[in-house]
Amino acid sequence: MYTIGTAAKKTDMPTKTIRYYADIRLVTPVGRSEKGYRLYDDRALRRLIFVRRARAFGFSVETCRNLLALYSDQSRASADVKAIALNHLSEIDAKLRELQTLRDELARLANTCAGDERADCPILTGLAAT
Amino acid sequence: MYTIGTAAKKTDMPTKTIRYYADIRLVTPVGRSEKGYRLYDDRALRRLIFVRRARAFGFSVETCRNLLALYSDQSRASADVKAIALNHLSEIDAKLRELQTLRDELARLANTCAGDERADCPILTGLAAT
DNA sequence: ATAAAGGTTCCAGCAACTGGAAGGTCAACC
DNA sequence: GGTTGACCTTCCAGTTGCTGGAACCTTTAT
Repeated sequence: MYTIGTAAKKTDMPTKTIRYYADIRLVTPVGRSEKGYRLYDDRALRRLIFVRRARAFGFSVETCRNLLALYSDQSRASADVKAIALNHLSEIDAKLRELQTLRDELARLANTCAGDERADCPILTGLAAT
Repeated sequence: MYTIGTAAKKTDMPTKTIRYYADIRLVTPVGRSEKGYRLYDDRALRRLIFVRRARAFGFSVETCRNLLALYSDQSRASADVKAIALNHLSEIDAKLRELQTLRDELARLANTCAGDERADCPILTGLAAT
């Protein structure tokens, strides 16, 4: 059994985050010590790491909750997990396309600007244009 | 002089947003009517549209404030504007790379999963792996 | 006269934490 | 045994950029 600081070290997460996950009942400690300290075991740590990685993949906390449920459900169908993953993938793809378009437009705008001491600036006029 | 609703229509922004920008002193109305209604003129509308477009490019509200200052500063150097734009561009590029990496990893993970009724799921084990 | 549409302020909430204050606990050192 | 410092607790506020809603006033149209 580990207190929150040890759990933090072992999972490489801030204690604040672990406490937050306990608050929102995403990953709850397995119990409390006599004096009220949160206690985690290795299984709980695995769940924390699972969430950390899923979050790093950009899954929302609520989606993490679903993934976590599937993670500990031995009778799950892998299709359910895959559906979540593919759905998230398409969201990422959409965001990528959007960001790429933005990037290109901004690059084009920046390119047209001399970038000297003169006041004339196509970036500003470009932003002002309707 | 336009009240906020008219300004909203002309700039294609929600009144809430315009009011918010007034609150944070980003784009302030040129004055108030006798009864306290915010009043905007064409110059103010141009500033609102400027901000709307800069926000669409992903500039933060604080950066918009700087851009706006440069926008109305006739003695600005275009280099200053370009520096902000290029800086933002490199941030977008960084985010793009990050997102692309993420996307590829997630795609790889999803690809290895059969997606049938069996419980065996490489996505979950991939997320659990340290 | 009244109802609809538009304006005002202020307060709460979203996501996912993060920082800080006030206070209890525990281990070590002198 | 006292004290320091590290660690734990709870609770409250702040972050970003709005958005929704309540309670209330004004303007416009019927």
